[in-house]
Amino acid sequence: MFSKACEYGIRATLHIALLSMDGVRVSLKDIARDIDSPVAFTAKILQQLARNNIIDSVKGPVGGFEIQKDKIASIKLSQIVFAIDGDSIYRGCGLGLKECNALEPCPLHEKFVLIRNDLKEMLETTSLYELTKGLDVGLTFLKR
Amino acid sequence: MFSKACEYGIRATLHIALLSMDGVRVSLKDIARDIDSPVAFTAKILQQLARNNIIDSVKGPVGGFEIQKDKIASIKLSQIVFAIDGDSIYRGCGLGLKECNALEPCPLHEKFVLIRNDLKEMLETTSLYELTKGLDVGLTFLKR
DNA sequence: TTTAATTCGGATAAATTTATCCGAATTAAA
DNA sequence: TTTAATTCGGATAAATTTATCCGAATTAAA
Repeated sequence: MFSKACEYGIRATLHIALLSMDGVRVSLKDIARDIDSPVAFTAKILQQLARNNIIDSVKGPVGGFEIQKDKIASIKLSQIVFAIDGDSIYRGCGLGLKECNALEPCPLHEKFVLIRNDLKEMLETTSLYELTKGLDVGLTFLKR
Repeated sequence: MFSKACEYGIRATLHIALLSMDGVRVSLKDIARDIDSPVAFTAKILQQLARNNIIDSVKGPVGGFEIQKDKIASIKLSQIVFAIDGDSIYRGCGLGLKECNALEPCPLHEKFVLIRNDLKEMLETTSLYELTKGLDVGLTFLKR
């Protein structure tokens, strides 16, 4: 569904959001440990998210990553997915045709758009804050 | 969503099904041309589908691939996807956790299973025959 | 029996994704 | 001013997926 990079990106962002709610900044090393992801690869992904203004990075000792508190409720999963995987989830044809639309569809087109629209809707309406709540009370996990 | 191999697999199978309805057998070369897929790679995929008894292969001149007429209505997309991509679509965690279930879920688990169950349902209820109808009347396409 | 058209199957190669390495730049604290 | 902890960014490497190559096996027709 999502690329590995995107999976790590979502998990990392949720972890940063959770700590940012308490005003705590977290380092790359700690993030990778806490979400069980490869350190250097995670670094690339965080850079990408920082460039897209989804998270903030701070250099130097005591540096790390954080998210502005007032943005946590407004950042949606779709922004992370788009920053890392691009619009492939929205655009591409389910059967891999170069072009595929309602006028000249692949055989699966109609059934496919229904499901993809649900996915799109879910990503666009789910905020970091919403997903953070379960983590906060120990009901959900970013590592297993 | 699906791997490239699976996309080619579905397209090839639908093309074979369409011709098999008229009792016509089709060669690898023709399939690759008609669905615009790489010949040798498509060969591997068709072998896999033949081993899984989804399609029949016939060697020698006048050989090729076909599907028993009476199976076309009962073969579901899910069988093709499972033969090629395995159960990854059904099992894996949306955020890539090694394990993820209702008891110890990732933050996205509940929202994810909803969408994935829709996808599963769609794949399990959509038959080759159903998708063949649009192709037959030129309403849908396997190549663009 | 011979020929030629096809699928089969194993060995590779190319492309993409995932992951690592390491020096440079930054910056807080001693 | 120096030190050390951190992110940044470019160059690679490893793993996986996608794709190609080619001889062997099969088999219908001449």
